[in-house]
Amino acid sequence: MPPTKKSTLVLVAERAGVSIASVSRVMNGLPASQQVIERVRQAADELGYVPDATARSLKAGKTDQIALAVADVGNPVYAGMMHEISRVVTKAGYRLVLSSTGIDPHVQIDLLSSLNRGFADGLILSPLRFTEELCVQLRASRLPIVIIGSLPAGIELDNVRADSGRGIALAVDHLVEQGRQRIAFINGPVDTAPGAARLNGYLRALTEQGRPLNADAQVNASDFTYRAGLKAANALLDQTTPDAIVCANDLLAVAAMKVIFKRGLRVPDDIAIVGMDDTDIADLAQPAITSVDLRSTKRARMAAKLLLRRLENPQAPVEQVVIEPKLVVRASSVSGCAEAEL
Amino acid sequence: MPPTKKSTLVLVAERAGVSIASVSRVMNGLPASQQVIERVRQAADELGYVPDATARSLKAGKTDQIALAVADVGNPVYAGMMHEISRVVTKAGYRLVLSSTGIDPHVQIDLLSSLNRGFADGLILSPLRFTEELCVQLRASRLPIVIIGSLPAGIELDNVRADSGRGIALAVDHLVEQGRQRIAFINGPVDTAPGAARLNGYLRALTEQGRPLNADAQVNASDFTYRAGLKAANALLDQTTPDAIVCANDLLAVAAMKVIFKRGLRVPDDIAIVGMDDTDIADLAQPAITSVDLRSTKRARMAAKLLLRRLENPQAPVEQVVIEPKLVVRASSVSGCAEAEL
DNA sequence: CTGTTAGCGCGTTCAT
DNA sequence: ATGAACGCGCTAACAG
Repeated sequence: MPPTKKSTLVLVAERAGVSIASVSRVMNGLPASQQVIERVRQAADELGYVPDATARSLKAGKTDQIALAVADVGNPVYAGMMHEISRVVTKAGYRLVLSSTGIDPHVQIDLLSSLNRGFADGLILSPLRFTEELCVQLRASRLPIVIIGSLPAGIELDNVRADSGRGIALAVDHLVEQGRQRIAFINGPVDTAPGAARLNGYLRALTEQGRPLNADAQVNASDFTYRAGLKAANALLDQTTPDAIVCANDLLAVAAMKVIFKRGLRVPDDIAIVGMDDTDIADLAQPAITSVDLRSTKRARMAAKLLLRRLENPQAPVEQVVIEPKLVVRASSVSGCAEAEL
Repeated sequence: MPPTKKSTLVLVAERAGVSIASVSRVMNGLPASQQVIERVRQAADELGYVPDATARSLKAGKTDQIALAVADVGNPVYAGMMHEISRVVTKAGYRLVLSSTGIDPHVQIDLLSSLNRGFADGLILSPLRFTEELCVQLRASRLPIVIIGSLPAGIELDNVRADSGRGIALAVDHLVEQGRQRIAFINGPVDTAPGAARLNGYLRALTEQGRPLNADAQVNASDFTYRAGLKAANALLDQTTPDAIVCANDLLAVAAMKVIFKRGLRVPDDIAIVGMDDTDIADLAQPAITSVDLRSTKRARMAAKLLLRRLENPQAPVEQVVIEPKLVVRASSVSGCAEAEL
């Protein structure tokens, strides 16, 4: 169905009876005589001419594209961050190129060498695992990179992260205040950056509260997903009987709640639940789930702004931002409140 | 932190003591003598050379990028589709460029003219509303476009859509079978393509069942989101007392359920709920929500494949696929089943 | 098998 | 104010 062939600067110039330079000027709003402007505009309209983005990129040395790589587009947290980043960079005149990297670090390494081929002007990356090879590639990149999440020592990149260990502590302290005695923990894979940080936070918080560390009270889901959460929760409840469960994210939390109901137990009466990320899921759930707000949209926005800043000024000093988590209390962790909520 | 400046074919050629053509050939695996291969490889390694994507695109006349435009990245349905499309096109060697267009059709029009500037080789578009101007632009595009969703008459583009009107009918019929008498309907904006189709399906299904059409039993959320759903559900229950509610998507359904609980009513005993899209949300909810599966990932996959097909063969005949919906029954619509589920 | 050359479409000096 | 010519980095066609 293509109405006409693609037209170029040369064709417009011929039709308007001027030089290609004049056409270029008119298209870019540079000074020209009224007469030339009109003839060019008309010729361009008639031919349906639009400047070619690729040629312009080659000339300008920039693509006006920003790459975003996240582990799992299906996770509401990442979806929300993507939305926010898309908003910010679009407003600044950039397009967003998406990579769903999954868990495999090798995909991210490929992405980094692609980036050096210059398909985008910069990258926002949120890696789950840092392999040695990934770190090498990160250091070797010539293009601006902003990391969302913790950064291993020795890597000097702009980055913005939440103190998720502290977030877990907020959850544990809250549950202790609520009089809960046996506070269990459903984590994701512990060999990931967030998994490690959250485990650390759990152990430290329990210790600071003077509580014993019970190995039976901890399980690791194979993944930060709902399905993995169902298995993990079943495993946990098979081996112990907690009166509270802290979960490493909202997906795991809602899975835990589901399993609890299936076993004829009640939330929060028998078991209190706290999730993490404060996504819509936590609010949608019945009862609504108390969750640690890791400020994902704020982190996303700051990451985008950090990248835009460095794009403008590549020499800017490295900036590392830590965002403080905040506990959002809902019915799933407060006895006597669930009914009121209903 | 950039270790060295960016290097080009010329630099590598100088260092290896060969011509740029030879370097190009080696990089592309074309025949060359063993000696040249080695020298080029070494020089390239030492300089950290990687071919420039933009220059290659200009030469090849293609960007290896596919654009995807959806209304709302925050909606789990779209997130899932995005995931699937990303999977398919990545495997075919394309990158995915994301546009979150929101509701405003003008953003999509801008996108189409951008597309004609050639920043991507093709586009997958899922528009909510078709304005006249959008249709004009769609027809005028030189690049392949695949539409997800219904298409207005007179537009000949590859497209794949679900029969959502039929989906609503499945829901209504199911509720009638369950003995429900007053089947209400929470729709999204009725001036959108999906909103119109679903309203149509609701009215027809009720008529075919010989039920009266009651204006009080229908409300339109201002948006297909959870928050809009809360308002709509409250409005509905303020003006009538249904014993079943069909919702235009899962977000609206879970919102309705939340409101029902807040009012001290039970699901499904007092009011049965059916959602649409069969996202994880439906399964996560408590009780789990019966939902019409519109095969979103299948639609996404087919859309991606249609686009890839046309990219390979621009002359291929236009293909329009309609996917049949399927009802997934869960606890929210079957009396006496909710407890069993618990 | 290898080097030279001509564009891909555009922005941008230089002259005029 | 305008036009001619060059180069961004790469690939492909043509010589040799």
